[in-house]
Amino acid sequence: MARYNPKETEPKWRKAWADTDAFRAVMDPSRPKYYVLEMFPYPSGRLHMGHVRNYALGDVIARFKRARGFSVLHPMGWDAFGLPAENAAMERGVDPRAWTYDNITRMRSELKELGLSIDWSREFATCDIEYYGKQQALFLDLFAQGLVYRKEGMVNWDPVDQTVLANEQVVDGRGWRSGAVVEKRKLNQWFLRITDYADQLTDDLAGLDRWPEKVRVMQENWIGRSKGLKFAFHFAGAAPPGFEKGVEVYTTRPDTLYGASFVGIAPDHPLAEQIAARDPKAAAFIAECKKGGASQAEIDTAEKIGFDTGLKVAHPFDPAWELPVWIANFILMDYGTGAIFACPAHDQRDLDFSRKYSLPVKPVVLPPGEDPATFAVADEAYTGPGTIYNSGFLDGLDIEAAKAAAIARIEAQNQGEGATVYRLRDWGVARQRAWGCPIPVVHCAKGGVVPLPKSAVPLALPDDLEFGKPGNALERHPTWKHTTCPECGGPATRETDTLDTFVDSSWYFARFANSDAPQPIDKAAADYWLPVDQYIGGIEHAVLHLLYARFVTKALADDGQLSVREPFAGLFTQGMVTHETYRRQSGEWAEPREVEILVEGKTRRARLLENGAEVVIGDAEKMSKSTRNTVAPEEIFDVYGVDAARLFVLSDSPPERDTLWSSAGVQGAWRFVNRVWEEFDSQPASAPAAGADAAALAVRRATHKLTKQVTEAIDSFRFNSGIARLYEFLNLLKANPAKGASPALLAARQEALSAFARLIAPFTPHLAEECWVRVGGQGMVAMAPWPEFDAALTEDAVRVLPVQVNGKRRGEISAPAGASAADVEKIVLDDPEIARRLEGLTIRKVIVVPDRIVNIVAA
RNA sequence: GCGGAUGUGGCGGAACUGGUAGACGCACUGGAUUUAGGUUCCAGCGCCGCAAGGCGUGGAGGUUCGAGUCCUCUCAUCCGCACCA
Repeated sequence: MARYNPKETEPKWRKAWADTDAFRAVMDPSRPKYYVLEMFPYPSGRLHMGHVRNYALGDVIARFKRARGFSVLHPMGWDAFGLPAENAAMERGVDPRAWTYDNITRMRSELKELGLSIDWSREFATCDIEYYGKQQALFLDLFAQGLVYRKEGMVNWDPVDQTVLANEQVVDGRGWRSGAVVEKRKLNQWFLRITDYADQLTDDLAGLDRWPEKVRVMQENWIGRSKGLKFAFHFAGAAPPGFEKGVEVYTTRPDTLYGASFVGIAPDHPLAEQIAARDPKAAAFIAECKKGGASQAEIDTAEKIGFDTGLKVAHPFDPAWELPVWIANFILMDYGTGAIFACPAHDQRDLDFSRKYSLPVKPVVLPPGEDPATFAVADEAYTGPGTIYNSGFLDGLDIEAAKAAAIARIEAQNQGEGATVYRLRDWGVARQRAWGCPIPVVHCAKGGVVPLPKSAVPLALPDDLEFGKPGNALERHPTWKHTTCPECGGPATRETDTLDTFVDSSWYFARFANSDAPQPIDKAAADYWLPVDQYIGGIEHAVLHLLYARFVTKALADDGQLSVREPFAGLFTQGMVTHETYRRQSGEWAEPREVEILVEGKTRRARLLENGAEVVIGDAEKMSKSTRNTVAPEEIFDVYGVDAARLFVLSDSPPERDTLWSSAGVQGAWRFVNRVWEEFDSQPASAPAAGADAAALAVRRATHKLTKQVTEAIDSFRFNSGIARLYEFLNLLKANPAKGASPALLAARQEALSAFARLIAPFTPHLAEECWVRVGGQGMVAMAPWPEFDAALTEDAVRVLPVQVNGKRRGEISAPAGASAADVEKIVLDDPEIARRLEGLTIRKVIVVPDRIVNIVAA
C-alpha cells in the first residue's frame, strides 16, 4: 500500500482536465446555466493564501453546479492596469507592460496549479488592447448617452509624485507612496453621472436578496438618499448682490420650521466668500475654519464655531420674524445646498452651537406624555416622535403630517419645493497616470472637447513611454498627444488622462460571456450567461467596485447592450486568511518559517530556529508583507499537495469569517487526504453484492444521509460543516473495514466510496479523480453527475429518544421511527431505569415530541 | 453618534423550524507499533467532584414541559459610515 503521492497525481489530473477541455463553458439552451465568478486578481506577481481561499471557494461552487447538471461559466482574468506597475517602473526602471505580463505569466501558472475548474480560453487582462480598446468604445457610448461630462472638481493632489491620488490612496492625509501631505486641488476632471442612477441604485438593492445585508446597507448609506425640503430664505432688507432670491437651504425637518433659531451657511458658501471679500474679520474666521484637519479625530473633537454676518432673513411663515445668518464650521458646502436653517431644540449640532452663542432654543415637538407648559430642552436635543406645538398652523399635527403641511405651504408660496438629496457624488474617473486606459477624446484648438469616432478606437498606449520620473508619462511623451481634430481636421491634443481602474472592472464580467467578440459585449452571449449567479470576493469592495459595476450595468442596459439591470444576483464576501504574528526582541517581525513553537501544557512559546532566541507570539492578523506573517502557497503545495491546502482553507472556518492558518491545521487536512486514499486502496476491485446485514444497512443509511448533508452544506455555503460530515463518514468507514467484511458490507462500501469520491470532488478534485478510478467510475469525476440520495434511507428506522424528567436528561429509550406519542409514552413508562427516576414522584404530564424527545413533568 | 455583525471547551468551530450543547478538526494526556521519529494506530479530553451528582453557550431577568436558539435590559469586541442638516 503506497502512500498517496500528490506530486504525481495532481499534475496528472490537471493535464487530463486540460487535454479534454473539461471546463469549457458552452451555451447550452437545454440546461440551466450557472455563472460563478471570483473577483479577478491584480497581477501583483505572487499568489497568496487569500487568493487560494477565494478561488477555492468559487471552485467548490463551480464543480458542484457542474455535477448537478448546470452549464457552468467559471472564467478568469486580470485587473492589470494601475499604480503598482508604474511604481515598479519608477523604482526599478522596468517597463510596466513587461512587468505586468511577467507577473501574469507567473500567477497564471500558480493559479493553474490550484486545479481550478476554469475555462481558460476566455482569459484576458484589462491592459490587453483587445480589452481596453473595447472599453474605449463603451466610453464613447456612455458619452453619447450623456453620462460623461467634464467639470472642475476637487481632487487629492500629491505634490511630490505630481499626480492625482484616489481617495483610498490617501492615508491620514498623506500620499501612500511619497508620504507627502496631500493637497486639495481644483482640476478639470472627467465624471460619470452615477448620480443619475442614485434612485435605481438604492431601490434595486431591495431585490438583491442573495447579497449580504451588510453590503446592501453600506451601499444605501453611501448613496445616502434623504427626502426633505429645499427652499429659499428671503433677506430682510437689501439682499446681497447675487442673492436677490434669498439663500437656499435644505432640511429633512420642515416640521420644525417654527423652532428656527438662525440660518447657517458653510464657510466656503458663495455668500460667505462674498462677505469675506469685504470683511476681514469674516475672512479670518473662514481661514480659521479651513485650518482644521479632516481626520477622524479632529472632526470628533472639533468645536463648533460661528461668525455672525449681521445679515437677517425673514421666516417663511412669518415675514416679521427675522433670523440671523451665521457662518458655521460644521456646515458642509458639498451636501444639500451648503446652507441650513437651525432648529436647536431638535438637532444636537444646532443645540451645541446655539448654547455656545446664546441663540434661542424653542421646542416645537412635544414628546408623548409631556406637559407643553413645562417641557424644555437642556443639553440634549429631542429627536423622537411627538406632537407639533408652538407652531402656528402646524400645531397638533404629528411629525410626518407636519412635514407634508410645511412643504405644501412653502410650495404654495413659491418659495421652494420638496426635494430628494443624495450623499453620492458623480464618479471622477480621470487619472493622471499613463498605465491605464486612455480616454478617447481630443481637445480641439477650436472646438473644445471632441470625442473620437468609433473608427478611431482602439486608441493604443504608446510603446515608448518613459517612466523614470514622477508625473504622467503620457503627458510628457514627445508625440503621442499631438494630433488633429476628427471633426474639423485642425490641430488638437489628445486627452492624456486615463480611466480609473475601477472602470476596467465595472464590465469585465460581461466581457467574459464572449471574450473574443468584436464588439465590447456579445449581446446573445451576455443574455445567456448574465447575471453572474454567484460572485465571490472581499468585503473591501462593498461600495466602490460593487457600486460602480451596478451603475455601469444599468447604463449599458439603458443603452441596449445588456438585458440585465443588476450584474450580480448572488454575492458572497469571504473572510481573510490570518496567521499569528511573531516579534523578535529587537522589535522586528519574524516569519512563521523562521520560528518553532514550543508547547508546555496550555502555554505556547516561540523561538527562532536559527539561534533559539525567544520571540513573542502576537495576535493573528491578516497575512501581509508588513507583519511578515505570510505562508507561501507554493511551499505548502510542495509539501502537502494542492488538495490538502484547498481542504484546509475550506474546512477550518465558515467562509464568510476570517480563517486562521496554522501548519498543524494543514497537516490535519493532509492526514485526511491520506486516510481517504487508504480507504479506497483497501477496497477490493470487485465486490459481489449478496444479502444484507446490519452493518451494510448502517453504511448505506450513512451514505445517503451524507449525500443529503453535503449537498445542503454546499448549497448554503457551509463548506466547513460539509467537510466535517465527510470526516465523520470516513471514520464510519474505518469502523466497517473491507478486511473481513461480509459481501453485503463490501457492496455497501462500494456504493459509499462511489458517492464519497464525488462528494469530495469539489474540495479535493485531484484526490477525487484518483479515488474515482479506484472505484471503477466512468470517465472523470469532474464530469460525473452528483450522487442522488434516497430520502427513505436518510432516516433511521429506530430512533433513540432522550428522556427528560423535569427538563433534565435521565435516560433514553428506543422507539420505531414515527411511533405515536401514546406508543412512545408506554415504552417510556415501562422502562425500569425511568421508573427508578420517577420513584416517589407524581407524573403531571408527559410531553412526547415524536422522533425527538420525551419530557416527563413530575413532582 | 448612526448602522451592521459577533460573543459556545485550551483553540477553530458544530447544533435544520426551541428538543441529548460541544459534532468535526487542532492542541493536549495515556497506551501500542517502530532502531528512531515531527509516522501510524487505540483510548481519554467542558468545569467541579472519588463517586452519586451538580454547574455550564458574555451578564441579568423573562416566556416555555423544555432556551445557545424566542423576548427585555445590559456588557464586551470587531467592521462600516459620519458635524449628511
